[in-house]
Amino acid sequence: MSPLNQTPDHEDAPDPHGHGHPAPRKPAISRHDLLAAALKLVGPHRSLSTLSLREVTREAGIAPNSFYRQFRDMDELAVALIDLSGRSLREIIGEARQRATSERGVVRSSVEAFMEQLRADDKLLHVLLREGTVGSDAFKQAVDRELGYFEEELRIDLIRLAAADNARLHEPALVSKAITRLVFAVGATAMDTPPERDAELVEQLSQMVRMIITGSRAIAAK
Amino acid sequence: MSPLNQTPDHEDAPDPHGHGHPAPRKPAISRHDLLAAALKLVGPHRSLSTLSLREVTREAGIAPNSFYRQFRDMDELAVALIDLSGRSLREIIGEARQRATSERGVVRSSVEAFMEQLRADDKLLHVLLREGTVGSDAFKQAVDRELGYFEEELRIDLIRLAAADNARLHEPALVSKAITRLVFAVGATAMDTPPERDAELVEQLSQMVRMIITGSRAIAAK
DNA sequence: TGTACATCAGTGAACGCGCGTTCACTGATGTAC
DNA sequence: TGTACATCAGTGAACGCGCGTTCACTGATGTAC
Repeated sequence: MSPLNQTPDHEDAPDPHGHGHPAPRKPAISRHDLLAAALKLVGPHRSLSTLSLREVTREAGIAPNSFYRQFRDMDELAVALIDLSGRSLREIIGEARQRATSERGVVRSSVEAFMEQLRADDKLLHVLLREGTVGSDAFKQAVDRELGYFEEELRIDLIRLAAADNARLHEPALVSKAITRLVFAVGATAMDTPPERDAELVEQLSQMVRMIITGSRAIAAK
Repeated sequence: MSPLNQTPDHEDAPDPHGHGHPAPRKPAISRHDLLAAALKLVGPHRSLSTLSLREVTREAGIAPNSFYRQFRDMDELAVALIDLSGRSLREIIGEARQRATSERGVVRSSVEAFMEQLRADDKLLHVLLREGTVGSDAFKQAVDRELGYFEEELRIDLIRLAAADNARLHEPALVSKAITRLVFAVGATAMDTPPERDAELVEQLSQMVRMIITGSRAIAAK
């Protein structure tokens, strides 16, 4: 279910350790346990940057100093979490795009998938939405990198979409950036609004995105 | 120059204190001194929410406990700063809008004024851009309130502008919201980029805003 | 004008707390033979 | 199979620090008469 449960690292690989040294033991606590603990603590009122190392280890049930066996510091953990979050989101939105074909449908189902992920239990998207403006440089760079990937995928899809409609797009890269930033900004505020208003927000966001695309096509056409 | 120097509070008013009690002394340190100290400490790597009460008083040159004579806690100071920041920004953008008349001109000069304010020494805009996604509920509500004012003023101007061009606008409130959120989101990331790229960013932002307006008019027209 | 008094802005010292980080350690695991 | 040994994941205790907040205070300012 959650990307955290996929254990993508090859922890279980035999790893013969060909050079004479004894193989290291399999660790009892893993990076994933710590990432999961941090995610558990993140919420509408707690950002990654306000979590203390001790809080995370407490949540994970280990001694504070054991943290250092997995990460150099909280910054490193945060960056790992941001990467994870970005990868997960791109996958989900990518799937949503595959499902729809018309422009209207693509926008709507992508926005819907985004909001769904926003409300998901794993809180992965929260990380991406909150840490972009605060935290260390490493934080912000990590978030920006993920946004960049996102923009790039969106840009390609926008071109594909326009071609299917026999339309042209003015400055696809700019359109993609505008949409990405807008959706993330509105999404960030949506975290704090009650889920009852999600439908309304999806509608608003879809219209906003459509305005941008329509505007870009209108400019390209004239 | 800076709104901080305007001393809008009537500190110098005689205040006869008609009821028999002695008049309170004029305080040696004022709320403004503390606000100014906090602003001084805010920067690309420090948000209001990471400032400690002791840091601010240290910067202001007073004892830590003297803080409580002016504010209940750092939250109260932050909210005061956010209000100040919002008022200041709206004033500046309002002036920029007055100066231009055509759609193209209005968008450009507003965006330029925004970027100028972003680089201003007083750092007031930094506060508004950073604290929207983090900090206490009081923080976020204060920022949201300022964004709301901003949207409202923009909405009215958009309608005025469309009328001048004999055009109609689809959902002006939505257009205004999209533009506001987008500009603030891009502005937030711009704080961390070197000022050399400001011209490029102004160009990008202007184009994005124009896409939204064009899109909205195109949808209204069909 | 001078004197006694009340107010209260600002202070210095102290508190208990949670923090990040360090240190020397323990003991389970796996290797070598 | 059994034994001696090396590794190293995880620990408990301790450190110094900056924090927010409290307390009783001081002394300048302004009032009352």
